[in-house]
Amino acid sequence: MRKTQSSQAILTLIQSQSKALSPAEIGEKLLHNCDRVTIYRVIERLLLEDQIHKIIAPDGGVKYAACPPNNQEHSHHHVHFYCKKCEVVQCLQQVDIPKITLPNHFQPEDSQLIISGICPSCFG
Amino acid sequence: MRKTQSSQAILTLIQSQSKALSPAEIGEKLLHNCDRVTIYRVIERLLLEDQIHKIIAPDGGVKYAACPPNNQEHSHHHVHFYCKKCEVVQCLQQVDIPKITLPNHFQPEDSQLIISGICPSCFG
DNA sequence: TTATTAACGCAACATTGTTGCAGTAAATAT
DNA sequence: ATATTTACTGCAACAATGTTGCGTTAATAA
Repeated sequence: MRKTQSSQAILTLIQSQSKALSPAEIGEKLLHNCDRVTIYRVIERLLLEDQIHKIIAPDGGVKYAACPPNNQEHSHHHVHFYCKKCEVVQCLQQVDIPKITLPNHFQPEDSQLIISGICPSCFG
Repeated sequence: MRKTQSSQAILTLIQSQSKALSPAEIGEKLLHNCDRVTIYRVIERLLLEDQIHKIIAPDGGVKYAACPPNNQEHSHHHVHFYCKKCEVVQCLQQVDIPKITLPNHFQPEDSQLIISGICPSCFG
């Protein structure tokens, strides 16, 4: 993967955020503005490189957040928090998904847990 | 809500399935065929009545499954299974989401757990 | 049976994501 | 430093999904 202006700017943007961003939000926040298609293609590459990960919010919205460096187990034990008020999606890196016993013959590989509620910023 | 031909047919279809259906799949499987818009509007009403619930698959696909009758706690403690091979989404009613301790000031309301892997049908 | 209005079908539109292709720029070799 | 290679970009076009407005139809109640 080449370090182009677009890919650099997009990765830096995502890494600078505490909340996950949708492709549209990325387009809006980018100073170095580039085509919508380019954003999708850069995202695709960043995903392959495990620089970012994809999050599907409970409302169906697709968002992306930076991966912590050198964390291979990262993608398999995700907990995310979705604020019903401000609709922000955050990664809760501290929290682990507990092991769950499944019915017979279900072969689990990974799991996604999204907890919805009110985030600290919106609380009160 | 009126019991129209469309709403009856759609609800019966969803209830007859062990797997969750997308709006497009509903349209294909319906014998009584009706407009795409009608399917979306019927879904909307069935959701309000808690006859069905919405599931977002890990691939972002939106699906709907029937709610078990007289189950108010139903929507709050969902476990779904997504088969990576056949892409079928199933509800695992038997399985409970364990309590999870969140960082301070996060107010959880409900949670969605989707476990991805291989389902019994595709195993082997 | 008639009146009321929820629900329908159709058309149009918005959003999100994808694909093909010609041109551009990042990386590599000369 | 310059030339070469090709990954990447921008544009146009398209597909899929979901929404809205409006005139008509049909489910329900009077």
